[in-house]
Amino acid sequence: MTNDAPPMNARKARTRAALIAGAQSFLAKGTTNVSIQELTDAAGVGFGSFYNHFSTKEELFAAATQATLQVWSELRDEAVAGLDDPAEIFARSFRMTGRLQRRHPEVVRIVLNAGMSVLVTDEGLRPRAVDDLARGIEQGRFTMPDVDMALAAAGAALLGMLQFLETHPDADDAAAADLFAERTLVMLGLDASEARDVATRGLPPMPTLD
Amino acid sequence: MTNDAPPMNARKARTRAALIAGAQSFLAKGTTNVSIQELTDAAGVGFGSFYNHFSTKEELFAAATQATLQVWSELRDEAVAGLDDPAEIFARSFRMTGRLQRRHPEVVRIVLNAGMSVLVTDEGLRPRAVDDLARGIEQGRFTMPDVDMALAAAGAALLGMLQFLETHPDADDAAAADLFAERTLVMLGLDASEARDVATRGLPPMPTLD
DNA sequence: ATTATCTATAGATCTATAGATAATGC
DNA sequence: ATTATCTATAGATCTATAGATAATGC
Repeated sequence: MTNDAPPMNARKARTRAALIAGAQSFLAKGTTNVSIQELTDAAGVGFGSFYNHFSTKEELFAAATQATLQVWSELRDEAVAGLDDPAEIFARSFRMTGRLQRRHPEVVRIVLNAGMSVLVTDEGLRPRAVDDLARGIEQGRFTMPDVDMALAAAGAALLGMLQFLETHPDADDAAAADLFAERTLVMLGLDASEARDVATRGLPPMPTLD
Repeated sequence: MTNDAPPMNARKARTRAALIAGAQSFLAKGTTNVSIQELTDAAGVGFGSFYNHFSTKEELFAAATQATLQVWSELRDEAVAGLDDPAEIFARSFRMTGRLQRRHPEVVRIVLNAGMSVLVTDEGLRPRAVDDLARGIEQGRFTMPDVDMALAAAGAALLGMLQFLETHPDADDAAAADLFAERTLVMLGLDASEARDVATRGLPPMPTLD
């Protein structure tokens, strides 16, 4: 898949993972103006090791964002496995993402800090969302005039939900996520009762991260 | 208004404005990891002048973002002057912002790069949106259960529209903006025909920036 | 006379690499 | 034997300030 390079031994992979994890903690805080020294310190590795893996910090940050989106995509795939209706697939992944906020706020913060760019850059989530929205439009379930508008609207709504949850730590996450999902379906073109139905169906147990 | 400090003479104000304009061009590109030297070069002022106005570049960038949101808020105020219906006020400022994208993409890029944080940080737009949404909810025109959820949903939808326009330079900006506005009204609780009506009313001529 | 600007620079910080040490693979 | 790690450091870059020059205010 993402495997062009020769296989990496365990030690090297560990160092790389540590660098990425360290970088993610900075991304979650939104402070990317840090030195390579700070990055290697956060990772608990020697300064020089950095250059065995990356040649600039931008490269590391890109890899760290990518890794985050990768994890998120895999969670989504697991959550929607077996479903067929595009509206339900959309609703379920949306609702699961909302529930993720309380369990893994760091992941969500990285997504929030990446902002709208996740809709463009993403190797992981974007194609899935595009595929799902395109099918929904084709079937007449969503009435947005084209996929890209639907993607922008739906992606933005997702970030809005995450922003709300992030800034309202005491809110009922499930209720808020479900309401956002419902309203987003309405925005995409479902009628109100249909949207409510789709956004309140039973959910499988939340898949675990790490 | 934002006037605590003693009045600034014309020359000093000009230097400050140049620094802010320079910083805005970096914000629009999303590259904030630049030296103070680069910032003063972009502003066309001597390096040392920086410290007459700001003590860190973060401070300058904050002022530059703030200034952008300020301009945007003033445009909005001008655009909605005289309106009363919260739904119409919302729709008009939303639609005007979409049209702004083609005329002043730099402004919009700064907003996009600031991302969801404009919903929290903002001294300019946030209170206006909150006020408008609160009145709409009170009057039963919007059915979101609380203002903060409405703010997150509406603010995110706005960013989604801007992201769409930014990435689709050939799309019809007015049509896209109006459709996003309409669907956002539906998300907030208006029924479909009502939303369409509100989002297709005549607009005043676009106010000019600078 | 006062206040802001500019240029120049000392000292701090940061990057990229060299070379020595430790871990892995055969 | 090979490959990755670490520590140390030269050179580059960046920040903060001092002091000299220019603009503004009275």
